[in-house]
Amino acid sequence: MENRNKEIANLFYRIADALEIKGETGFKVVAYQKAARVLEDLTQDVAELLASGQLAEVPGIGKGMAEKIEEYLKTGKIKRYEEVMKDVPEGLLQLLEIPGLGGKTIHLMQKELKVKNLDDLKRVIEDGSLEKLYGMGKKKVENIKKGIELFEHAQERMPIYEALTIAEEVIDYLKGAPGIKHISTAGSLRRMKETVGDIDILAAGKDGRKIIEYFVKHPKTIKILAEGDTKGSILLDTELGHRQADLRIVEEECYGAALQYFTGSKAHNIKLRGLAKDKGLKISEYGVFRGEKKIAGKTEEEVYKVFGLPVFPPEMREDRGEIELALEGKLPEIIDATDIKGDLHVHSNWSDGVMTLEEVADHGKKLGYKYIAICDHSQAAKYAHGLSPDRLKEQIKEIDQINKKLKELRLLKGVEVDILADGSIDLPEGLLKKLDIVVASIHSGFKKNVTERIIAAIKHPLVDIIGHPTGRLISGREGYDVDIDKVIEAAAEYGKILELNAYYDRLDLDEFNLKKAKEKGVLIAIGTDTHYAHGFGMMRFGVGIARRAWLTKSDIINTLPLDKLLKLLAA
DNA sequence: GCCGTTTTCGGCCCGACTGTTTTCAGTCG
Repeated sequence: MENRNKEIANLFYRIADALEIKGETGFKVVAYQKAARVLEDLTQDVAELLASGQLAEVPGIGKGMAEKIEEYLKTGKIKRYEEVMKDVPEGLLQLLEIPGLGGKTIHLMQKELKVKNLDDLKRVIEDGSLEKLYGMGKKKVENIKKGIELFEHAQERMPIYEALTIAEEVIDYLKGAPGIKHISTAGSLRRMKETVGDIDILAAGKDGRKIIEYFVKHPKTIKILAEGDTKGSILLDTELGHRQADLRIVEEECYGAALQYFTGSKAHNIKLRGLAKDKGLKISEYGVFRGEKKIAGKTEEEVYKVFGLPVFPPEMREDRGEIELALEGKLPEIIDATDIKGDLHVHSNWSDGVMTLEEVADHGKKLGYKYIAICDHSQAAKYAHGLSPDRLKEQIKEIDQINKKLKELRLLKGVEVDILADGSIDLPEGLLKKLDIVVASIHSGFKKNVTERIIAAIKHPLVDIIGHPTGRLISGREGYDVDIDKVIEAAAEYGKILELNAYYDRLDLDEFNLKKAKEKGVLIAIGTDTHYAHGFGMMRFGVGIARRAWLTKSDIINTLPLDKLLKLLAA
């Protein structure tokens, strides 16, 4: 069984929402939200923490939360939850998602107008009764109407690849703006979350108005949503649909403070502000202040230095213990893109890729790689022109030929072999022995004994790596019916490697499972799984997620030089 | 509800924007 952290986190989020609508003090709401977030981020099972008596030691989980967690694990219910939900109908919780509408107003509507859901809300807008409420007015109602509109047409979060592609194009364009000094992505985009809500860009410059004017004239703009002196917001017509991009302009003197602030995460910033308060300082997007005097703000380095902290990699800024560790001088040095020496999962036109082996090698050379593993599909993957044993033998010969001509780069002889319905491997052992690297993946039977099959593959003496271990697709597929914790344990036991598939829609293992794998001592291979030249660029997303999981160079096998990598794979 | 090398009670991040209750509350990021 998967652990129940997520279920409990969801209940806590709902309690927080319900309390907000009930008009409970904001600090309780925040406490529940924090506890929920902490549970989501936790790599240990709450049940284990409870059993070992360590639950209340988790920051954000106190006596009250620990009791509720225990109650849920024992009875499947939380009394407090049932209690608050009695007063707050399901339909009201949803209203919190409407931008511009908060707990106070919803509470008022419920109390005075018996509003229970979105339909009720629309009704009291239409019949004018909402406008007559104390504290309401024409403009407020108008804003709520706009909010409903936005809510009903809300875009889903976009994949990091899409957001970054658009952001970089916009940034490139903005470099031509008048008087622009610095420019960067911000928000969850800069923190490399696997999906991103908004495209946030921050820039420094003297004349904000002029820069914004230039920004809104971006050739792909189809609608200007806001255009001010310091902030602009446009809707872009991209190949992937209509997407919003926000730009903020600050003075050069506060660029560092603003970048720190707008990069977040919110939780990371709150913790930092707490530190400031302890020191009698104040920190905002304008800088760090002692009384009226600004003592830092030009660079992020300056801002963090005030607190004796290093500039955290954006990927680590999630309040997952990074600030505490850094204060002790124990912040781990996470992997950097420059540590990557090769790509360990690439397809060629021998199966369903489009590149010839020579083309793969050319791209590898351009990227400065020392090796690329050719891992075409095996015969069971009919849809992908999987290789029969004979064709794989031919491919091995050809790779040997090509390698003779290559100097700085080596093509590794590999395969992405199917794990069959009975857990066996789709190619004979004799042939697998001739390969440098064997990746085994599930490509069919997503619901059939997946855990057992993957563990069988892990036990196979010639399998090195399990490819995309959970099978999830960010844009929509749940993934296999797999107990990933058991897979991680088996990988640890048999000394096998798990893949971080860097393709943006997979990012599998995800950051949480990677963290678990690291804790169990499992090594990770990052592969792009690319089928075409452009896909080599996916490596950055793999590295980004690895950084979010705090993986270091020593956790990832494709940071090794060729000889050491081959030695490891042969062992 | 959580938390404590200034507190076991009394705090809990900061600033902008907006609209309305004309001096501040609600919402957001």
